[in-house]
Amino acid sequence: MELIRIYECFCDRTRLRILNLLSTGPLCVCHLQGVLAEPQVKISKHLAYLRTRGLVAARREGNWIVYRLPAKVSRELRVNLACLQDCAAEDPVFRRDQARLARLAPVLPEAGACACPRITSRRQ
Amino acid sequence: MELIRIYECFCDRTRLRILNLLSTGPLCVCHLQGVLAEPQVKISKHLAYLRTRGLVAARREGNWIVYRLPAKVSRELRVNLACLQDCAAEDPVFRRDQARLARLAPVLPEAGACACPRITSRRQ
DNA sequence: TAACAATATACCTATTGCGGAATATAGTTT
DNA sequence: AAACTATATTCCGCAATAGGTATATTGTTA
Repeated sequence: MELIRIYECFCDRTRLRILNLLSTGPLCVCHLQGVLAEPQVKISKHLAYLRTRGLVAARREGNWIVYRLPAKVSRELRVNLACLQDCAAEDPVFRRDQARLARLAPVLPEAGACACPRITSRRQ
Repeated sequence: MELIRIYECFCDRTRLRILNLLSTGPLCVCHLQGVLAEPQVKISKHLAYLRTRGLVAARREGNWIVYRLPAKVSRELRVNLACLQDCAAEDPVFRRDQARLARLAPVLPEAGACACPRITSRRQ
């Protein structure tokens, strides 16, 4: 019953917002910070939560760490992520996040370096 | 973000099994006990959990209490229940539950009395 | 009304999750 | 090497959850 693990990951607002953003493509943590506007430690811990449960994958990119949805996902995860996207399309929170992301990162860090604006001031 | 409440309900194995069974139609608690083969208190508490969060509705029917999915559900709940059914169709646990239910209750308690076998011996 | 049957609730305990503050780690730049 | 930047981890306290035991509630039947 892998479903339980999926739904445990799904039942936190911050994690849902992260998954929604990652559905667009890979993102480094600073992008997530910029969009979510939550404390760094909070985001980092939720990313760790998702990582240990296989919902996201991470790779280092110099100073940054780029998170993405895993390349291969189970059928169960795939359909549930699709369902989440379906719901997200109508939810103001998710839509606002997507809009912020588009403004903040017109170019996503597909394979190269992270083009993050320095967000030191927003770090706390 | 009603989604959170839905996923909180979804992230327990017993609750998922209950929702899967109720997707077939209304059921009284003794049917659920017969199929799930879990202690009465456990089932009752999970039903209460689902009830207080609006995922199921209950009506008294003489000595029995019949649970069902609510008549009107939000779009979010509807698509997520559909997604759950999609996943359940391939999961051995859910399939076995459905098979047990079909054997135990060929006639569902649609509107009338609950045709429960006396399951006193199974009560613990 | 007394016994019974079906279900719910109260109480307890252990576990888990969440958030914050402080600190650690690992790369990079000077 | 030292300072810096980005991110992770540790430690803490608190709230929520899960499961069990015992008991209560509500309706039915004798």
